[in-house]
Amino acid sequence: MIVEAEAYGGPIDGPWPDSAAHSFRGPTPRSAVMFGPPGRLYTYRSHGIHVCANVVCAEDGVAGAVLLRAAVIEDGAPLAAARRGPTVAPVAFARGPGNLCSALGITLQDNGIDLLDPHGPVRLELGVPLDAAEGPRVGVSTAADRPWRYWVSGRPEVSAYRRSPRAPTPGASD
DNA sequence: GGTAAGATCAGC
DNA sequence: CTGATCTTACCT
Repeated sequence: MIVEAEAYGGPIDGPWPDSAAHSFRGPTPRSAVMFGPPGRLYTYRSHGIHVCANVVCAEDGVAGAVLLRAAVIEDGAPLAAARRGPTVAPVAFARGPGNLCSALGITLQDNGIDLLDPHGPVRLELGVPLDAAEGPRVGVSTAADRPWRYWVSGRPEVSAYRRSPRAPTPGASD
């Protein structure tokens, strides 16, 4: 169950100009999936170490995606534990975008797959609407104050907020 | 062809 | 606060 996510937009001339998005400067080999049809998985390598996963949300041809930042592991906890290591508490199995992919076994190989395909290796199901809080996104050095991070209040699985050390003074305009 | 920064995380 | 670790995108 996803309990934390962040929205990312696209190029300057699109509906959601977003300098913090990989798609900001137009399609590239890495960000191509963000410009494709919705319901697909966009994965990328972060800081040379981790894998992060997004759900493409905008119509085909328009860049827009949601980064999955934290989740509750409702089933398969032993497998998640094996993937995360013996020192990690269950509440932290999928806390943070890199950890989430680690716990779920999502890799760069999964980039571009259809999350709505019932036979696919990674699938997404719509759940009940949850009451979400909103605030600035984590780790981005531009558009740092845009409140495009959403999380379920009070959930211990939600990751801690960390502003990028490279981000300008809080309150500065985009 | 070189290089700096990065949608992160864990350990000190 | 810092190091790990490597890909991407931008610069020349």
